[in-house]
Amino acid sequence: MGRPPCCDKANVKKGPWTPEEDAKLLAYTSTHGTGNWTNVPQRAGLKRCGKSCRLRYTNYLRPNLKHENFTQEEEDLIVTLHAMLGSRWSLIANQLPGRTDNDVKNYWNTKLSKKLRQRGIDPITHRPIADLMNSIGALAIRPPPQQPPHASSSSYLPATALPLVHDVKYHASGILQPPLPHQHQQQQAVIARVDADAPASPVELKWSDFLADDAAVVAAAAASEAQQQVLSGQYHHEAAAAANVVGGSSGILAAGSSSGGGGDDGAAAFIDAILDCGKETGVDQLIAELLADPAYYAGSCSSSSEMGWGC
DNA sequence: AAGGCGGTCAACCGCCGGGAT
DNA sequence: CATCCCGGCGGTTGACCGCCT
Repeated sequence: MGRPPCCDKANVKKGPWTPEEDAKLLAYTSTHGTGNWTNVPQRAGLKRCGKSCRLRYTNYLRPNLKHENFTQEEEDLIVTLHAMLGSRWSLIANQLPGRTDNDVKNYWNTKLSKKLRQRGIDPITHRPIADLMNSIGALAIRPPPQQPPHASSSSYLPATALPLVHDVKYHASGILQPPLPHQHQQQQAVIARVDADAPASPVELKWSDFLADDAAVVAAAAASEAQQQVLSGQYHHEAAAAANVVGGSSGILAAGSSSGGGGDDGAAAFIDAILDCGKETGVDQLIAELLADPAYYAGSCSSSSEMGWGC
Protein backbone atom coordinates (compact mmCIF):
# COMPACT_ATOMS: atom_id res chain seq x y z
CA MET A 1 0.00 0.00 0.00
CA GLY A 2 1.69 3.13 -1.14
CA ARG A 3 0.62 6.71 -1.11
CA PRO A 4 -2.66 7.60 -2.68
CA PRO A 5 -2.42 8.60 -6.31
CA CYS A 6 -1.35 12.17 -6.91
CA CYS A 7 -4.21 12.81 -9.29
CA ASP A 8 -7.92 12.29 -9.46
CA LYS A 9 -7.80 9.43 -11.91
CA ALA A 10 -11.36 9.93 -13.01
CA ASN A 11 -10.58 13.38 -14.42
CA VAL A 12 -7.15 12.68 -15.80
CA LYS A 13 -6.36 11.69 -19.30
CA LYS A 14 -3.92 8.87 -19.83
CA GLY A 15 -2.13 7.42 -22.79
CA PRO A 16 -0.16 8.98 -25.62
CA TRP A 17 0.20 12.72 -25.78
CA THR A 18 -1.29 14.62 -28.67
CA PRO A 19 0.55 17.43 -30.48
CA GLU A 20 -1.93 19.88 -28.97
CA GLU A 21 -1.09 18.73 -25.47
CA ASP A 22 2.61 18.94 -26.23
CA ALA A 23 2.14 22.47 -27.52
CA LYS A 24 0.28 23.51 -24.38
CA LEU A 25 2.91 22.03 -22.13
CA LEU A 26 5.75 23.57 -24.11
CA ALA A 27 4.05 26.94 -24.14
CA TYR A 28 3.60 26.81 -20.40
CA THR A 29 7.12 25.66 -19.57
CA SER A 30 8.69 28.14 -21.95
CA THR A 31 7.00 31.04 -20.21
CA HIS A 32 6.82 29.79 -16.62
CA GLY A 33 9.66 27.33 -16.48
CA THR A 34 9.45 24.00 -14.71
CA GLY A 35 8.66 23.25 -11.12
CA ASN A 36 5.51 22.70 -9.09
CA TRP A 37 4.35 20.10 -11.55
CA THR A 38 1.16 19.45 -9.65
CA ASN A 39 -0.11 22.86 -10.71
CA VAL A 40 1.15 22.65 -14.26
CA PRO A 41 -1.78 20.70 -15.74
CA GLN A 42 -4.33 23.13 -14.38
CA ARG A 43 -2.38 26.22 -15.38
CA ALA A 44 -1.46 24.85 -18.77
CA GLY A 45 -4.99 23.74 -19.48
CA LEU A 46 -4.20 20.06 -19.56
CA LYS A 47 -6.25 17.17 -18.25
CA ARG A 48 -3.14 15.33 -17.21
CA CYS A 49 -1.49 14.28 -14.01
CA GLY A 50 1.39 16.51 -12.95
CA LYS A 51 3.65 13.55 -12.96
CA SER A 52 2.67 12.75 -16.49
CA CYS A 53 3.48 16.32 -17.50
CA ARG A 54 6.86 16.15 -15.86
CA LEU A 55 7.64 12.85 -17.53
CA ARG A 56 6.53 14.08 -20.93
CA TYR A 57 8.63 17.18 -20.56
CA THR A 58 11.78 15.56 -19.23
CA ASN A 59 11.70 12.60 -21.59
CA TYR A 60 10.49 14.22 -24.77
CA LEU A 61 9.92 17.96 -24.81
CA ARG A 62 12.91 19.20 -22.87
CA PRO A 63 15.33 21.25 -24.97
CA ASN A 64 18.68 19.77 -25.98
CA LEU A 65 17.41 16.23 -25.98
CA LYS A 66 18.95 13.90 -28.50
CA HIS A 67 16.43 11.89 -30.44
CA GLU A 68 18.82 10.15 -32.80
CA ASN A 69 20.26 6.69 -32.34
CA PHE A 70 22.86 5.98 -29.72
CA THR A 71 26.43 6.18 -30.95
CA GLN A 72 29.08 3.55 -30.44
CA GLU A 73 30.74 5.78 -27.86
CA GLU A 74 27.50 6.15 -25.96
CA GLU A 75 27.02 2.39 -26.03
CA ASP A 76 30.50 1.88 -24.63
CA LEU A 77 29.82 4.39 -21.91
CA ILE A 78 26.51 2.82 -20.94
CA VAL A 79 28.04 -0.63 -20.70
CA THR A 80 30.92 0.66 -18.65
CA LEU A 81 28.72 2.69 -16.33
CA HIS A 82 26.25 -0.13 -15.94
CA ALA A 83 29.09 -2.32 -14.81
CA MET A 84 30.04 0.34 -12.29
CA LEU A 85 26.64 1.49 -11.12
CA GLY A 86 24.14 -1.17 -11.98
CA SER A 87 20.70 -0.01 -13.00
CA ARG A 88 21.05 3.52 -11.71
CA TRP A 89 19.78 4.93 -14.94
CA SER A 90 19.64 8.53 -13.85
CA LEU A 91 23.30 8.49 -12.86
CA ILE A 92 24.20 6.83 -16.13
CA ALA A 93 22.08 9.27 -18.10
CA ASN A 94 23.83 12.15 -16.35
CA GLN A 95 27.01 11.14 -18.14
CA LEU A 96 25.26 11.14 -21.52
CA PRO A 97 24.28 14.67 -22.51
CA GLY A 98 20.92 14.84 -24.18
CA ARG A 99 19.84 11.40 -23.04
CA THR A 100 17.22 10.66 -20.43
CA ASP A 101 17.19 7.86 -17.92
CA ASN A 102 14.21 6.41 -19.77
CA ASP A 103 16.17 6.46 -23.02
CA VAL A 104 19.11 4.72 -21.46
CA LYS A 105 16.97 2.20 -19.65
CA ASN A 106 15.00 1.31 -22.76
CA TYR A 107 18.12 1.09 -24.86
CA TRP A 108 19.75 -1.16 -22.33
CA ASN A 109 16.75 -3.43 -21.99
CA THR A 110 16.03 -3.73 -25.68
CA LYS A 111 19.45 -3.62 -27.28
CA LEU A 112 22.51 -3.65 -25.12
CA SER A 113 21.61 -6.47 -22.78
CA LYS A 114 20.88 -8.64 -25.79
CA LYS A 115 24.12 -7.70 -27.43
CA LEU A 116 26.02 -8.65 -24.33
CA ARG A 117 24.17 -11.92 -24.05
CA GLN A 118 24.94 -12.71 -27.66
CA ARG A 119 28.57 -12.12 -26.84
CA GLY A 120 28.31 -14.58 -23.99
CA ILE A 121 28.36 -11.88 -21.33
CA ASP A 122 25.85 -11.81 -18.54
CA PRO A 123 24.35 -8.30 -18.73
CA ILE A 124 23.76 -8.13 -15.00
CA THR A 125 27.14 -9.16 -13.69
CA HIS A 126 29.14 -8.34 -16.84
CA ARG A 127 30.87 -11.64 -16.47
CA PRO A 128 31.18 -14.34 -19.08
CA ILE A 129 28.14 -16.55 -18.76
CA ALA A 130 30.29 -19.67 -18.86
CA ASP A 131 32.28 -18.23 -15.97
CA LEU A 132 29.09 -17.70 -14.00
CA MET A 133 27.96 -21.23 -14.62
CA ASN A 134 31.29 -22.47 -13.28
CA SER A 135 30.90 -20.25 -10.24
CA ILE A 136 27.40 -21.53 -9.61
CA GLY A 137 28.67 -25.06 -9.82
CA ALA A 138 31.48 -24.28 -7.40
CA LEU A 139 29.08 -22.63 -4.95
CA ALA A 140 26.79 -25.62 -5.07
CA ILE A 141 29.46 -28.03 -3.91
CA ARG A 142 31.44 -25.73 -1.63
CA PRO A 143 31.27 -26.44 2.10
CA PRO A 144 30.22 -23.61 4.39
CA PRO A 145 33.02 -21.30 5.52
CA GLN A 146 34.84 -22.35 8.65
CA GLN A 147 36.07 -18.88 9.49
CA PRO A 148 34.39 -15.56 9.97
CA PRO A 149 34.20 -13.69 6.71
CA HIS A 150 36.68 -11.06 7.77
CA ALA A 151 39.48 -13.45 8.65
CA SER A 152 42.47 -12.12 6.80
CA SER A 153 44.13 -15.43 6.08
CA SER A 154 41.08 -16.75 4.41
CA SER A 155 41.60 -19.87 2.43
CA TYR A 156 38.04 -19.42 1.46
CA LEU A 157 37.97 -17.87 -1.95
CA PRO A 158 35.64 -18.43 -4.83
CA ALA A 159 36.82 -20.22 -7.87
CA THR A 160 36.58 -16.90 -9.63
CA ALA A 161 36.26 -13.64 -7.82
CA LEU A 162 33.53 -11.33 -8.91
CA PRO A 163 34.74 -8.92 -11.51
CA LEU A 164 36.64 -5.73 -11.09
CA VAL A 165 35.45 -2.79 -13.03
CA HIS A 166 38.72 -2.45 -14.85
CA ASP A 167 37.87 -5.82 -16.33
CA VAL A 168 34.72 -4.52 -17.91
CA LYS A 169 36.27 -4.09 -21.31
CA TYR A 170 37.64 -7.55 -21.11
CA HIS A 171 34.29 -8.92 -20.13
CA ALA A 172 32.58 -6.97 -22.84
CA SER A 173 34.99 -8.36 -25.36
CA GLY A 174 34.55 -11.82 -24.01
CA ILE A 175 38.22 -12.03 -23.27
CA LEU A 176 38.90 -12.02 -19.57
CA GLN A 177 42.40 -10.90 -18.91
CA PRO A 178 44.17 -9.57 -15.87
CA PRO A 179 44.97 -5.88 -15.78
CA LEU A 180 48.40 -4.89 -16.87
CA PRO A 181 50.77 -3.86 -14.08
CA HIS A 182 50.81 -0.22 -15.07
CA GLN A 183 47.03 -0.17 -15.07
CA HIS A 184 46.95 -1.53 -11.55
CA GLN A 185 49.50 1.05 -10.46
CA GLN A 186 47.47 3.86 -11.94
CA GLN A 187 44.34 2.61 -10.24
CA GLN A 188 46.16 2.56 -6.94
CA ALA A 189 47.42 6.06 -7.62
CA VAL A 190 43.90 7.32 -8.11
CA ILE A 191 42.81 5.60 -4.92
CA ALA A 192 45.63 7.25 -3.07
CA ARG A 193 44.81 10.62 -4.51
CA VAL A 194 41.15 10.31 -3.65
CA ASP A 195 41.96 9.00 -0.21
CA ALA A 196 44.25 11.95 0.42
CA ASP A 197 41.23 14.18 0.10
CA ALA A 198 39.50 12.41 2.94
CA PRO A 199 37.79 14.79 5.36
CA ALA A 200 39.06 15.22 8.89
CA SER A 201 36.07 13.40 10.30
CA PRO A 202 35.35 10.58 7.95
CA VAL A 203 31.94 9.05 7.81
CA GLU A 204 31.91 5.75 9.61
CA LEU A 205 30.83 3.29 7.04
CA LYS A 206 32.09 -0.22 6.79
CA TRP A 207 31.69 -2.66 4.00
CA SER A 208 31.31 -5.32 6.66
CA ASP A 209 28.21 -3.56 7.91
CA PHE A 210 26.57 -4.51 4.69
CA LEU A 211 27.77 -8.06 4.53
CA ALA A 212 24.94 -10.45 4.85
CA ASP A 213 25.77 -13.62 3.05
CA ASP A 214 28.12 -15.52 0.91
CA ALA A 215 28.03 -13.28 -2.09
CA ALA A 216 29.14 -10.30 -0.11
CA VAL A 217 31.84 -12.37 1.53
CA VAL A 218 33.08 -13.28 -1.90
CA ALA A 219 33.05 -9.64 -2.86
CA ALA A 220 34.97 -8.69 0.26
CA ALA A 221 37.51 -11.40 -0.32
CA ALA A 222 38.14 -10.12 -3.80
CA ALA A 223 38.56 -6.53 -2.69
CA SER A 224 41.75 -4.60 -3.12
CA GLU A 225 43.83 -2.56 -0.70
CA ALA A 226 41.53 0.37 -1.21
CA GLN A 227 38.65 -1.67 0.01
CA GLN A 228 40.69 -2.61 3.04
CA GLN A 229 40.63 1.05 3.92
CA VAL A 230 36.90 0.89 3.80
CA LEU A 231 36.90 -2.22 5.96
CA SER A 232 39.12 -0.54 8.48
CA GLY A 233 36.54 2.16 8.95
CA GLN A 234 38.56 5.02 7.51
CA TYR A 235 35.85 5.56 5.06
CA HIS A 236 35.67 8.48 2.76
CA HIS A 237 32.96 8.64 0.21
CA GLU A 238 35.23 9.24 -2.74
CA ALA A 239 37.71 6.71 -1.54
CA ALA A 240 34.92 4.25 -1.15
CA ALA A 241 33.63 5.04 -4.56
CA ALA A 242 37.08 4.42 -5.89
CA ALA A 243 37.29 1.28 -3.83
CA ASN A 244 34.15 0.11 -5.44
CA VAL A 245 35.42 1.08 -8.80
CA VAL A 246 38.69 -0.69 -8.37
CA GLY A 247 38.02 -3.50 -6.02
CA GLY A 248 34.55 -3.45 -4.71
CA SER A 249 32.61 -3.08 -7.89
CA SER A 250 31.71 -6.67 -7.37
CA GLY A 251 29.18 -5.43 -4.91
CA ILE A 252 27.58 -3.25 -7.49
CA LEU A 253 27.88 -5.87 -10.10
CA ALA A 254 26.40 -8.48 -7.87
CA ALA A 255 23.44 -6.31 -7.04
CA GLY A 256 20.41 -7.87 -8.56
CA SER A 257 22.38 -10.69 -10.04
CA SER A 258 20.77 -13.38 -7.99
CA SER A 259 17.30 -14.01 -6.82
CA GLY A 260 17.06 -11.97 -3.70
CA GLY A 261 20.33 -12.85 -2.07
CA GLY A 262 20.97 -10.87 1.08
CA GLY A 263 24.46 -10.05 -0.09
CA ASP A 264 23.09 -8.37 -3.13
CA ASP A 265 20.91 -6.25 -0.94
CA GLY A 266 23.91 -5.51 1.20
CA ALA A 267 25.96 -4.44 -1.75
CA ALA A 268 23.17 -2.25 -2.99
CA ALA A 269 22.76 -0.76 0.45
CA PHE A 270 26.46 -0.10 0.58
CA ILE A 271 26.34 1.80 -2.66
CA ASP A 272 23.28 3.63 -1.48
CA ALA A 273 25.16 4.67 1.61
CA ILE A 274 28.03 5.90 -0.50
CA LEU A 275 25.72 7.88 -2.70
CA ASP A 276 23.99 9.25 0.33
CA CYS A 277 27.16 10.47 1.96
CA GLY A 278 26.51 14.05 1.15
CA LYS A 279 25.67 16.25 -1.74
CA GLU A 280 29.31 17.00 -2.29
CA THR A 281 30.11 13.38 -2.83
CA GLY A 282 31.60 14.10 -6.20
CA VAL A 283 30.46 10.73 -7.49
CA ASP A 284 29.65 12.27 -10.83
CA GLN A 285 33.00 13.92 -10.93
CA LEU A 286 34.72 10.74 -9.93
CA ILE A 287 32.95 8.83 -12.65
CA ALA A 288 33.92 11.49 -15.14
CA GLU A 289 37.52 11.36 -14.02
CA LEU A 290 37.65 7.62 -14.18
CA LEU A 291 36.09 7.56 -17.59
CA ALA A 292 38.51 10.21 -18.74
CA ASP A 293 41.41 8.10 -17.59
CA PRO A 294 42.11 5.66 -20.40
CA ALA A 295 44.22 3.58 -18.08
CA TYR A 296 41.10 2.24 -16.46
CA TYR A 297 39.68 0.81 -19.57
CA ALA A 298 42.71 0.42 -21.76
CA GLY A 299 42.60 -3.21 -22.63
CA SER A 300 43.47 -5.34 -25.54
CA CYS A 301 40.90 -3.43 -27.50
CA SER A 302 39.85 0.16 -27.21
CA SER A 303 36.44 0.40 -28.69
CA SER A 304 33.38 -1.73 -28.80
CA SER A 305 33.65 -1.92 -32.55
CA GLU A 306 36.87 -3.73 -31.87
CA MET A 307 35.04 -5.70 -29.27
CA GLY A 308 33.10 -7.05 -32.14
CA TRP A 309 29.65 -6.30 -30.89
CA GLY A 310 28.78 -3.57 -33.28
CA CYS A 311 25.40 -3.53 -34.93
C1' DA B 1 -4.46 -10.99 -46.95
C1' DA B 2 -4.47 -12.01 -42.26
C1' DG B 3 -2.98 -13.54 -38.01
C1' DG B 4 0.89 -14.40 -34.90
C1' DC B 5 4.95 -12.89 -32.94
C1' DG B 6 8.68 -10.20 -31.25
C1' DG B 7 10.90 -5.67 -30.76
C1' DT B 8 10.65 -0.93 -29.48
C1' DC B 9 9.56 2.85 -26.71
C1' DA B 10 6.35 6.14 -24.53
C1' DA B 11 3.94 6.22 -20.56
C1' DC B 12 2.30 4.62 -16.13
C1' DC B 13 2.84 2.89 -11.39
C1' DG B 14 4.41 2.64 -6.87
C1' DC B 15 8.03 3.63 -3.78
C1' DC B 16 11.39 6.65 -1.67
C1' DG B 17 13.83 10.74 0.03
C1' DG B 18 13.89 15.44 1.09
C1' DG B 19 11.96 19.78 2.07
C1' DA B 20 8.22 22.43 4.03
C1' DT B 21 5.02 23.12 7.58
C1' DC C 1 9.28 15.44 15.93
C1' DA C 2 5.54 14.12 12.93
C1' DT C 3 3.13 14.68 8.90
C1' DC C 4 2.33 16.07 4.31
C1' DC C 5 3.57 17.09 -0.29
C1' DC C 6 6.39 16.99 -4.21
C1' DG C 7 9.91 15.52 -7.35
C1' DG C 8 12.67 11.80 -8.74
C1' DC C 9 13.65 7.10 -9.63
C1' DG C 10 13.47 2.29 -11.35
C1' DG C 11 10.46 -1.35 -12.81
C1' DT C 12 6.76 -2.57 -15.62
C1' DT C 13 3.09 -2.22 -18.99
C1' DG C 14 0.85 -1.80 -23.23
C1' DA C 15 0.26 0.30 -27.77
C1' DC C 16 2.27 0.33 -32.02
C1' DC C 17 4.97 -1.37 -35.76
C1' DG C 18 7.33 -4.45 -38.86
C1' DC C 19 8.45 -9.04 -40.09
C1' DC C 20 7.32 -13.76 -40.84
C1' DT C 21 4.45 -17.64 -41.90
